[in-house]
Amino acid sequence: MHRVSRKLLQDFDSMAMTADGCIQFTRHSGDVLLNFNRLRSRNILTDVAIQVDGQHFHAHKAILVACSGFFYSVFMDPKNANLSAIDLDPKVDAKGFSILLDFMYTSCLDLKDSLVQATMSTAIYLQMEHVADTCLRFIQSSSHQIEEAEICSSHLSEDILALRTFEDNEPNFRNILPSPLQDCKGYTPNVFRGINTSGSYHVYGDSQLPSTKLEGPHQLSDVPRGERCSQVTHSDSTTMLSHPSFPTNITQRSISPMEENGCPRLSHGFSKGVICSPQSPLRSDCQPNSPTESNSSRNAALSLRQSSECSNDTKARNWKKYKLIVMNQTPDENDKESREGGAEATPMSPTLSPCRSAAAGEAQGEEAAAGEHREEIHTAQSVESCSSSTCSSISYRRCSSCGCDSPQCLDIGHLSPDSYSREDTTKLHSEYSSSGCESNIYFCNGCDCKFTEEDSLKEHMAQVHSDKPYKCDCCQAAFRYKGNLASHKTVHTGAKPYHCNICGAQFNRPANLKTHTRIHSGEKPYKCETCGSRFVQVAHLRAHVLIHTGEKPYPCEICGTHFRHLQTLKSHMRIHTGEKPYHCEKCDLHFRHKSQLRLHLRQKHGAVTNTKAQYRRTPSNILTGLVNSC
DNA sequence: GAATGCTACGATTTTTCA
DNA sequence: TGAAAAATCGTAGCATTC
Repeated sequence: MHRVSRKLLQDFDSMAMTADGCIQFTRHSGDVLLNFNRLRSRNILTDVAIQVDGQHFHAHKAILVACSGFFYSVFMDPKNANLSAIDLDPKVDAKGFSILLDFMYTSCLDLKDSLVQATMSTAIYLQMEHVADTCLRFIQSSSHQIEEAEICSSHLSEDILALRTFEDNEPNFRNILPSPLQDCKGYTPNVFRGINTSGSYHVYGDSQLPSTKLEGPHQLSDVPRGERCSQVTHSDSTTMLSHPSFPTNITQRSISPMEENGCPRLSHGFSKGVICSPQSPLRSDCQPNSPTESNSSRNAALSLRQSSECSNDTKARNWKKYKLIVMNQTPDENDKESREGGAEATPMSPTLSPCRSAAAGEAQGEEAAAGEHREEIHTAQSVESCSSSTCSSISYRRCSSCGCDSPQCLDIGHLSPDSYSREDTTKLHSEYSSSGCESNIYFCNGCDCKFTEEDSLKEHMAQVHSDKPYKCDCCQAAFRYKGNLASHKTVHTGAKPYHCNICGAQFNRPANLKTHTRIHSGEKPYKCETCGSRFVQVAHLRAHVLIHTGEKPYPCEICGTHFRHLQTLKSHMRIHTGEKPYHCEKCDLHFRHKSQLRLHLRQKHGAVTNTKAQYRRTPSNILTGLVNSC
């Protein structure tokens, strides 16, 4: 890699260099999807209306086609080129569809206990097999829902198992399945009959929701596994495949026109939980594979609900979105944030770190076991049921600090500092220690010191491991770094040694002067990628972006009105409080807003206002000031 | 230890709209 | 005309780099 290229990548950490030297923007795809979702939320460029059980949804065909085999089949049909509205089968659950539509645009599947059944059924209906598979695992992991999900899951799991078994027995199974592009003309599933090419597209008739009991020979689960395999025959003529996710028989050629030397160019990236289906986008060359779950979501069944309960801190959420949109945060930052507020924010997640530590000290060799397994298992609260040799050994879970074998000790006592502050860690461990840990010793998590008294540990922590050891003599403000204390002291002195050469403004630090000089130079380094507006400070851009995202994160607790800016909310609150802080001394009138008072002074009293801000903002005023000063 | 960059926040002003 | 929305500017804490 050339030095320039390396420097470029260092400067723009959203890029990566591929083997052929191509610069890859690693977060481009995510940003595009996010922007699509924003467009959907504002109903911009949406080209299809979907009616589900009386509810209407707007979406982009491209997204639907990319995510759903059902929509792929619909919209790739040349006869439906002008289709702008579609009615789904009335049996389709609107809430389930809404969840899946959100998933298409966000990659986040918001599974809820009460809706997981409907979501899974709808996912199968829409031929989103990967989602259906995830729903199934969600149901299976939710013990309290096992019974009610039993019927459907048995059908689906059997089908999946059967197909997986078939895959094992038939190595060319994937090759048998044709590309959806191979013959779109010949495929017109009768589930789509009732097409109104003028606009409305009804899907009804013999479509069968998979959650319902299917009857007849078409149901895969009703056929012995050996016979099921025989239903998919590799021939050079046609293949018949029937499955609950496909309400009707589908006829198609088995030889793909995309074949090269007899082997279709099929993606093998998706091999888990697939209900192979003709016309499925999974088999498309021009269409991405169904988005398999990321590593972080492998415990989706456990974490999805948590992810839906991400941080309620609106401002933090806005900032995350902003960074995603504008700042292109790094994957590491994403991971960090997902740990902080996302699905992996569970306190159990960081146990991976102490587990590693323990294994290194007392179970050499075991650490080399599959890290992927640990990521799946040890980040969840299912360590007890783990069957891996890595963690079935008690030594793996032995606490390296105190020798306690209790998993609770590891869980609460020696968590990674990433998840708990040192104080929290010490407190938690000390609590456990005092409640039965084998060694009744209070450990300092910041060093190797041990104490027999909790108070001694606290005193030690305050003296040695204080996060902010530097305190201001005047105001007792504490700082972590000595330099910051020095900077702070210059602010209580009020010294502003840095002067603007143009307007004479004074500042207490060079950085603030530098920011100020942008006013004069016209430099606005922060650009809104949506509208092109530029700003002097990134904070200004941050506030501006809210216009495009449509977010109004500041709600009035009294009337419920939401505002985009905190200052607007504060100003609004004066309506409820009756506060009118701006007073005209000449006529004893009070005004709620300063702009009202200024307008009043100008109109009634002929006042000429030339505030400091106006002076700064107007170039002519600046020039006038310079001339006057000279 | 100084310099620097990033960031959050407050305050102010102007513009827009009902 | 009042309220809301948006833009503008300054201040200072925090963390890192030089």
